[in-house]
Amino acid sequence: MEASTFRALGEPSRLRIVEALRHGPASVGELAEVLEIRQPQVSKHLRVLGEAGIVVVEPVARHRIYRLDEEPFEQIVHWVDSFERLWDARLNSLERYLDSVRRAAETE
Amino acid sequence: MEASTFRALGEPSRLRIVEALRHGPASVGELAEVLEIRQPQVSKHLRVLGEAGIVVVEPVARHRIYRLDEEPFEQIVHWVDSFERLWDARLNSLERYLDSVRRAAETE
DNA sequence: GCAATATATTCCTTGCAAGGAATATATTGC
DNA sequence: GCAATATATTCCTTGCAAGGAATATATTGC
Repeated sequence: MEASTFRALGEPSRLRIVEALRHGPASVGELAEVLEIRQPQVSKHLRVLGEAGIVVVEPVARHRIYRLDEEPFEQIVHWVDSFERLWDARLNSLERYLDSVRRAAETE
Repeated sequence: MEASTFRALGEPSRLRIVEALRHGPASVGELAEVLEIRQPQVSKHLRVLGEAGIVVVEPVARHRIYRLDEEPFEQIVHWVDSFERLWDARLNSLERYLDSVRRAAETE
């Protein structure tokens, strides 16, 4: 899992942009208006999101329509799933906890 | 969804710490040794992760055992799921795309 | 209480990331 | 080609976040 994906989502304005794009593609101007963020900042945030692979652009006349790419979202789900599978595999958390206590005791 | 959760995961060393904790709880020293990060940095990163609710601590003798809290991971899954549900609800992406083109055309 | 061990915190420096303002670039209709 | 519109980029400033080094704090066994 790339930290850059999370980093891109870890900025409040960018997270708002992503959540706005949840409902469908939008142009830079639309996002700026809806979210009340100045146009240059929207463009800059979209650049970061694009570099992280979260959005893709398609030019339409003078507009540039941005939309979410599903791939990073699938990656995130897989990543979290791999955690939960492990958690489920070890039947209870007490077992794992005792492991770590055991290891800690070894250095006493 | 809190941007701070993603921000905490958006730093490479912290993401490595989280992935190390995937296999079970560990002490600060263990993490520092396994990941080859100096102890003070590990403590600082764990602080950030703790403030984001991603890890919890339990003191055991002189050690402090950190482990992942499942809640933020569940939040992330729910968040992404809410996206994919919307995507599925609108049968094809062409439909959404045309919406945005239509809106763009209105300002011409 | 003291030494040893494990961890957290503080202080410092440095680089990066975000916003603002201005401006450059691209596209369209004419 | 030019004006109008939409968007991207540049330059600047500022604050924050990360690492390093040193030190403080907590806990244990004795």
